Amino acid sequence: MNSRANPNRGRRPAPAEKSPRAPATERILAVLKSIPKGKVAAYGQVAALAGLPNGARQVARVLHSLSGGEKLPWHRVIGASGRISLPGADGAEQARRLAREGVKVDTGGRVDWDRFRWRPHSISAA
DNA sequence: ACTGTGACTTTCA
DNA sequence: ATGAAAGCCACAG
Repeated sequence: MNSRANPNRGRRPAPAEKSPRAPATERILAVLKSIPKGKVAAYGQVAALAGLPNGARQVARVLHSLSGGEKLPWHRVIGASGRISLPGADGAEQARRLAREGVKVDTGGRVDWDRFRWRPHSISAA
C-alpha cells in the first residue's frame, strides 16, 4: 500500500504547533528561572547549563528578545567579569533589582562573585 | 540557504 | 588596567 511517492518520506512529523520558542531558547529560559534569588550567574554559565557550552551570546540574544518579560529573573544574569553587561537605563534597573535581592552591586555595576555567584551542583566551582 | 544579530568570552597588545 | 580582535553558536528575516 505504499505508493512509490511517499510524501512523508524521511521527514519527521512536524510539530502540530508552531514552536513559540526554539528548543535551545526554552532551555535557556528554564535555567534562567532556576537561578535562586539573591544569586547571579554569568551568560556563559547559563548557556552551559542550557546545553550550550559556548552559547553565552545566545543567552544574551534571547534575553534581549525577552526584554519585557518581567516574569523571568533576567536581572540575575551578568557578564563573566562580574559586571553588568546591560548598558543604558536597563542596566541601572538591573543593578537596582539585584540590590533589592541582597546582591551588592558596586559602582560601575561590579558584583562580587565570591559572594553572590550561583553554584549549581552540576558545576563544582573552585 | 545565506546574512545579520547579539545584555558574551577569551586572548593579545 | 584598558582596548581591540577573534571566536562562538543559535535564531530570525
